[in-house]
Amino acid sequence: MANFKPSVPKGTRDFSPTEMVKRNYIFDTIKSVFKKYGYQEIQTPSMENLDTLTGKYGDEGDKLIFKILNSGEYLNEPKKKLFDFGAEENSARLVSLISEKALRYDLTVPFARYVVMHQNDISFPFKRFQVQPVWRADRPQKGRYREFYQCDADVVGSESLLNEAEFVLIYDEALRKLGLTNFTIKLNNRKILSGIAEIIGKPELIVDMTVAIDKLDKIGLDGVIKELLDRGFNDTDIDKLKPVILLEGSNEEKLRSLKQVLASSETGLKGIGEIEQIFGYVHQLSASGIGPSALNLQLDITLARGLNYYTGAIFEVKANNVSIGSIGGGGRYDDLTGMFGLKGLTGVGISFGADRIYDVLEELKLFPESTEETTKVLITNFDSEAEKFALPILAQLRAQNISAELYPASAKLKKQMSYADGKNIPYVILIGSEEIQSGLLTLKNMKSGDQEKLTINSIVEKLA
RNA sequence: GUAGGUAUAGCUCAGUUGGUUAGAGCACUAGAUUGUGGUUCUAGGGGUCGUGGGUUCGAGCCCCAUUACUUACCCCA
Repeated sequence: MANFKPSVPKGTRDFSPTEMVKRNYIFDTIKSVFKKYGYQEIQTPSMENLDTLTGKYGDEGDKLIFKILNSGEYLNEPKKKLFDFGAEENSARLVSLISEKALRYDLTVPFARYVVMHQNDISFPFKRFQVQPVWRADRPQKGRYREFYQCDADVVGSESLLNEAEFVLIYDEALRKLGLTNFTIKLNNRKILSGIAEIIGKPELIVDMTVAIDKLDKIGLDGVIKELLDRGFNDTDIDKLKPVILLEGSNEEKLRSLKQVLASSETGLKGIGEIEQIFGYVHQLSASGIGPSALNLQLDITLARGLNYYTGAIFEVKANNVSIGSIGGGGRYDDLTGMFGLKGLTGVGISFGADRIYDVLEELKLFPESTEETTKVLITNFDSEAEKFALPILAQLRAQNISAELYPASAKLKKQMSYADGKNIPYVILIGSEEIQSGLLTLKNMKSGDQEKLTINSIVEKLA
């Protein structure tokens, strides 16, 4: 055991006090905006039944679900017989025998499960937010963790595109409150993507099409074309796709040319109509003075996102000039609860990736300095007599809601001062025999170094 | 799953063509300072050089294997 080196599983982190202050600043900011728009908080368990999660995220996603091993002895009779299967059977069969629970992979699917279970207690439309960790058995890399926090807001039971528009404003407001200004909110619509696949005559390849064109800014046009060819498109298809992929200009210009391209696709036109309506709402909400004057909202036809349950609007937020992936995403899903037996309920939601936002704010040095949350005053401890004298003072300070602590041992003063300094405590009260006699305590301002002799009451007054 | 990189003190990292006793900064402890932190100076503790093999008179350094971490791809927040 001597050489045992403690560590945490890869992709997970400890959060120390200074980090927690910053993290809570992010969580609190986002939560306050959610509340302002009428969302109420819920929490769901860290683990879900495995079959609640499987099949919701596609084949790739299913592989990334952390499974929890069942308790108990598998190899006792009669269970042992269940394991008597040949090598030709895959490990999926084994998983079903030894695992029936898993850590949540995102907050949307557990929310859908929640809505179905509590449908009789919920009045629709139901607007909820949720800030909790999720887990993915991914290979960690920069900006990618195996345990990370999502901050989700979703509405179920409302078809109105006002919700979509408000999400744009929520993104904008929350990120600006956090000091971030250089970001882009990208908007697309699954119906437009379907329309494009329809026009080409290969609606069945929509997923392949979206996966390929989603990579435009990463691998460039040539890369996308190569990937499209690999995925079953031919040169004629690509000639039709090219002008759509390379669409440029303002949002209005893009919409105008898309309308022409998609003129014969009912679905596609519907998607365009939805985008226009969202833009209209956003415009009205912003123009009335409560919104930001310049929203970084951009129609991006290449935006696809992997989750296959989206049916309408698709969101993604990117921080510019930072080498970190998207810091948020979301969209409209018409039938998520259908998988749990509740049909015809539509939902739309967004998510903030808190850990990535943290990395972005850190990289751009956007954390405010004054986010310290520490003890306000430390009382030094000379000896048992001084300690006795200090205890009621300590109580009095705390009664006034001043966070205070007494050094718990009569250590050297130097040590006690270093402690206060290391913990960034702004004030120190020194109590020695002189102070006990006179009743005037020495209050030291650690920043300026100034000291003054004050009564207990005036100290309390000064620090309150 | 695929491809790179890294592994030396608690932390961040030096370490020359392979050569005697393993280096720095930070942090920690003590002293300079018997009632005063940050800056400074001095001293001290702290190492099986990831692990296992190999080459060599000699390996922190070269070779092979292995494990962990990390970056990129796939995918994603």
